[in-house]
Amino acid sequence: MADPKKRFEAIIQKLRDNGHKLTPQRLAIVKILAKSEGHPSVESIHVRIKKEFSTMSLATVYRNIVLIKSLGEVLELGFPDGSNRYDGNNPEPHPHVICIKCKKIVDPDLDSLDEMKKEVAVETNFKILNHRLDFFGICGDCMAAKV
Amino acid sequence: MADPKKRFEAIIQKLRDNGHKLTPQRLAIVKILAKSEGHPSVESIHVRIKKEFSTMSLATVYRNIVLIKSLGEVLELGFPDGSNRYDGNNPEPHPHVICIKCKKIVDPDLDSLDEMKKEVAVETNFKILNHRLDFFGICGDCMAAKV
DNA sequence: TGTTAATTGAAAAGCATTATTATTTGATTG
DNA sequence: CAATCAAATAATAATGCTTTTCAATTAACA
Ligand SMILES: [Mn+2]
Ligand SMILES: [Mn+2]
Ligand SMILES: [Zn+2]
Ligand SMILES: [Zn+2]
Repeated sequence: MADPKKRFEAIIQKLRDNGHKLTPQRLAIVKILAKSEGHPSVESIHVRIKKEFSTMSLATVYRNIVLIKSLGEVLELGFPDGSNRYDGNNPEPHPHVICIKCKKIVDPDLDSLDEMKKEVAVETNFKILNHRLDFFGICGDCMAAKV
Repeated sequence: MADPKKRFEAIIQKLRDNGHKLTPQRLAIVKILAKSEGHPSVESIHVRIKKEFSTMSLATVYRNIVLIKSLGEVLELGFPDGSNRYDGNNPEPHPHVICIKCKKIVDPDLDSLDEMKKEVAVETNFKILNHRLDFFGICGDCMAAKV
C-alpha cells in the first residue's frame, strides 16, 4: 500500500498542474481516495463527507471522480449491477478479491499476471492495453460468522 | 468451441426439464446463444430476431436471458458502461480478450488461471467461488486497418 | 480587494434494464 | 382434436444510477 499522504500530495499536485481549483469539497474527496480504505463507493464517500459539509452534493462526488479519473489518479472498479468502487491509492490496474457477503474488496499479491498478458497477446494477436481481474468469494470473517 | 447444435439441445432440454414453454421467440434466442458467435449483445440478438418476428419485444430478449442465466446456461459479460455481451456456447467463467476498437470479443486459451485462483485463496483466506478476467486491447485486424 | 472562469448544489434529464398488465399461446388432458 | 389454464408475450410505464443543466458561489491571480 502506498503512503496515503504521498498519494494525497501527488493527486493535489496533478490537479494544480492542470489548472483545477482546490475547493474544500474536492480536497475532502481526494483525501478519502488517497487512502481508499476498503475501496470506497461514491455513496460511502458522499456519506462520510456529509458529516463535515452537510450541503455536499452527490453530483459533486461524481464530477470529481470523473475529473480525477481523467488524470489517471484513481482506478474505477465498475460492476455490472451499476455499483462502483474506487482505488486512488493504487490507480494502476491490479487484481481484486471481493467478498460477495460483506462487499469487502482486497488487493492480493499476484505477479504471474504480466506473463499471462504476454501469452494472450501472442496467442490472439492482440495488442493488450489494459486488463481487469476480479475473484469473487467469501472472506475469512464471513466464513467464520456463518452459523 | 462446443458444438452449437449440442449446446442448443442441452439448453432446450434444461428449459423443458424446468417446465418452461418452448415459444418460437425463445427458440430463436436459444439458437443464437448456443452459437454465441462474437459474443452477442441483447441489442444484436433483438435485431437479428426482428427480421423473422417483426413484433419481437426487447423485453422478451431480456426476460429470456435472465431465465437462461438462472439455469446456468449462459455466461453474462456485463460491462461498467452498462453494455452486456453473452456466451451461451461456454457458460462457465473464462477469460476474454476484447478489442476496444471493433468490440470483438475472443476466447483465448489459458490454463494458468486455476493455479492463480488457488494462490489467491491461500494468500487472502477467501473461499473463491467465481472470477472474471478481461484483457482489453486492439485486435490484429484493427491494427492493420490503422492508417 | 476586484475580476473572472471554474466549481458547486439542486433539480431535471438521460438511459439501460425491470416491472406491469392486458392479451396471446404452448402444453396437457380427456 | 378441442377445452383449459398457467406461462409467456408486446407494449408501455416505472425504476434507479449517473450525467447534465444552470444560477449562484468561490478559488486563484493580479
Ligand atoms: Mn485495489
Ligand atoms: Mn467466451
Ligand atoms: Zn466478507
Ligand atoms: Zn478490432
